[in-house]
Amino acid sequence: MRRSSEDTKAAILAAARERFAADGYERATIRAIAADAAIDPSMVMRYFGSKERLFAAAADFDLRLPDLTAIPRDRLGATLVAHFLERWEADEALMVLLRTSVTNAEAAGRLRVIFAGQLGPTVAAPAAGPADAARRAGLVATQVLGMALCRYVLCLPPVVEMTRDEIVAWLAPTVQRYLTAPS
Amino acid sequence: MRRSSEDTKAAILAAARERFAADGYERATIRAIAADAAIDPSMVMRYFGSKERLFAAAADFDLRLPDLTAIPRDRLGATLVAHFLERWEADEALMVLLRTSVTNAEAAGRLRVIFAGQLGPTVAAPAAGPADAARRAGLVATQVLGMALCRYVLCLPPVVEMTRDEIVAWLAPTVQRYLTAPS
DNA sequence: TCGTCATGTCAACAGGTGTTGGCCTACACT
DNA sequence: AGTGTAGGCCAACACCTGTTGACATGACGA
Repeated sequence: MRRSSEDTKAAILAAARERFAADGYERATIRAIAADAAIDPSMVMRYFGSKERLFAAAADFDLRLPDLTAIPRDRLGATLVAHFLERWEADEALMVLLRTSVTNAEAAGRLRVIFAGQLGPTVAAPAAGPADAARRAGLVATQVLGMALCRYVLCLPPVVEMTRDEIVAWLAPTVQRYLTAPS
Repeated sequence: MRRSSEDTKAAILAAARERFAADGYERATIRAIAADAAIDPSMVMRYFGSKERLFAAAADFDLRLPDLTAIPRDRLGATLVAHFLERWEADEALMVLLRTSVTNAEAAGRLRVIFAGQLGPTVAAPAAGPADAARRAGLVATQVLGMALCRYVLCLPPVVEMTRDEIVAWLAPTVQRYLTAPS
C-alpha cells in the first residue's frame, strides 16, 4: 500500500488541528486540511464521516492536570498557572477549542465540560463544598482563559512579550486567592 | 419614500450588530442581516459597500472609560471592573468585537488598538513608565476579557450565576493589584 | 497468475456566499 | 400632469462549501 490507513488518519488529524487552531471551525475547510495532508478531500470523509466528527476527533484531549493534593497549599496558584502555560504551548488542541468555542456551540459545550469536569474536582479539596468549588474553578477559568486569549489568540503585544516566569509571578497570587481565600 | 435612507441604514446596522454578536463574522451572512432588517441584500451593499465595511461600521465604538484620575487610588480596581461589566451588558458592540476577533484578524487588531489605546493611557497615571503602563493594561485585559469570555460567550454556569456585585468583589482586588502593585 | 480488497483519485452535485447590474415604483417638485 | 430621483427589488454572476459515488491502482493471499 502507498500509506497505512492509520498513518493517513494521523496526517489528516494533524493537519486538521493546525487548521482549526489557526482559522477556527468555519474558515478551516476540509479541502485545505486535505491539501495539507497531501490527500484527496473525499478521504477525509471516508475516515471521519463528516467535518463535525473530524472536529470532534481533533478537539479530543485532556487537561492532564497534576494531582494538586500533593502540592503545598500555598503553591497551588503558581503550580496551576505554570501548568496551564506549558499545556497551552505543548499542543494545539486547547487552541483549537478556544478558537472554535467562540462561534461553535458544540465546542463551547466541550470547553464547559472540560473546565467543570476536570478543573472543578481538582480544586475541590481546598473548597468549602461543591457549589463553592465550582465557583472557584470558574474564577480560575476566567483568569487562565483570559490570559490564553490575550497571549495566544489576540496577541496583545505587552502580554505576548512577557516571559513565562513573569506571567506566573503576576497570575499566581490571583489564582491562589481564587482557590483559597475565604468566601 | 418608503423609509428614509438613514432609517434603513440604522436598521441594517442594528441587525448586523445582533448577527455578528450572535454568530461571529463568518456565520453572520449578509442575507440574514438583510432579512432581519426587512430589506434586500443588495441594499446592504449599496449602503456599506462590502461585508467588511459593514462589520467595521458595526464594530465601531468606544470603551467610554471614566476618568480614573478622579477616583481614589484604592478604588481603581472596583471602579474598573464595575464599569466593564456595565459597559459589556449595555450594548452589543463589545460582544461583536470579542466574538469576531477570535477568527478575524482585522477585528483582533481593532481590539488591540482599543485596549492599548484607551485602557493604556487611562492606567498610565499609577504606572512607572510607558512600558510598565502597557504591561499593567495587558494584565487587566487578561482578567477582564477572560471574565467576559467565560460569562457572556462560553457561558460557564458558575460564572454566569454570579451576581454583578460578587464579580466585582472577587475581581477588584486582582485588577487593583495589576494596576498598583510594585513590579 | 489471478482476483480481492484496501487505498486513493476524479468529477460532479446541491446548496450557500458575497457581489453586481438592471429594472421598477412611489414620492417631491415644477 | 409630467418628470426626476431616491429607495428598493429581482435575477444572476462566479466562486466556494461539504458531501457523494464511480472509477483507478497498488499490494497481498490463494
